[in-house]
Amino acid sequence: MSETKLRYSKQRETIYKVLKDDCTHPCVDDIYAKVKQLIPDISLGTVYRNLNLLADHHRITRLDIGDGVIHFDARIDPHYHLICDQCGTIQDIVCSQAILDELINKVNEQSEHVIKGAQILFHGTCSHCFKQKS
Amino acid sequence: MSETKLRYSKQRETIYKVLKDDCTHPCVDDIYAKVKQLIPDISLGTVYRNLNLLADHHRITRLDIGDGVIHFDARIDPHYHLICDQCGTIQDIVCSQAILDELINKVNEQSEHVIKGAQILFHGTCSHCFKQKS
DNA sequence: ATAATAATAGTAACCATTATTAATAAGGAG
DNA sequence: CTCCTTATTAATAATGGTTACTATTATTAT
Repeated sequence: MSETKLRYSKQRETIYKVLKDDCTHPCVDDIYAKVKQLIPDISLGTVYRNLNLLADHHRITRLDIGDGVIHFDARIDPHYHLICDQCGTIQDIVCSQAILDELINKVNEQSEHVIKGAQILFHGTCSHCFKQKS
Repeated sequence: MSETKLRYSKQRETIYKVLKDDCTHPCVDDIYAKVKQLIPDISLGTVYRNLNLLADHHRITRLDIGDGVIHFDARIDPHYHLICDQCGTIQDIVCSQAILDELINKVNEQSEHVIKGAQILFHGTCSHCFKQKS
């Protein structure tokens, strides 16, 4: 949305740093709690505004898994996610573009629509939980 | 959730009928507006409660496309959706299970996790809009 | 420094959804 | 059919995540 250049702010860079060091795909409240330890009087609205600004400027990505809150991810390279049915965590899924292109090509053959991309949310068991079961 | 048998109600069956005759994947407000023409004094809470009851009893399905509202669909057979980047409508995508299985198998080969299924939201141009462009 | 303006903290507003409550309707049992 | 229990309802208050507003402060170029 906002395409104006961002001016530096300690709050925004702290928010970005906290997110970059967190691989759990935290939601706003998680990030707010962590940033508050570094900047005790930061406002919740500042966290919301800056996460949205960072996402609009493609420095981070939004992740909606349908649980009623938006999650954020400092990884901006194309990747997908798995929600573990055992522990509920969100795990990164690396997946070659070729596999995705094949899916899209095949689905395009079966419909009149012109599909260009897909948003995929995998569900299953994460490696950590799977190892514990066996 | 609620696994008790549902008692008949005119409101619930009207809500179901309205949804079944609507292929636009309406949200609660859309459904509320249509049902209100048939039952003028129906309450918004009744629409919410019954859509959730119908979904819990697998007579309809919920659809979250990340636009801040929940959409509903009377189709309960496995299928996917496309959001048109031109007109914004949600279109049904029929797709053989084999294609999906192939995707999941290939992604499983590339990760330590055990993927069992996937929730896919396609984006592209719907057939109607694509024909108009050419 | 100064001026221009973006960013902030604090808080109120917003909006989709859920919960509460008192009244009503459904559907058995006697 | 009538009573009784319980689901359902309409109306509305409450909730929770998110965004908007406002006075003040911080950043950046001059």
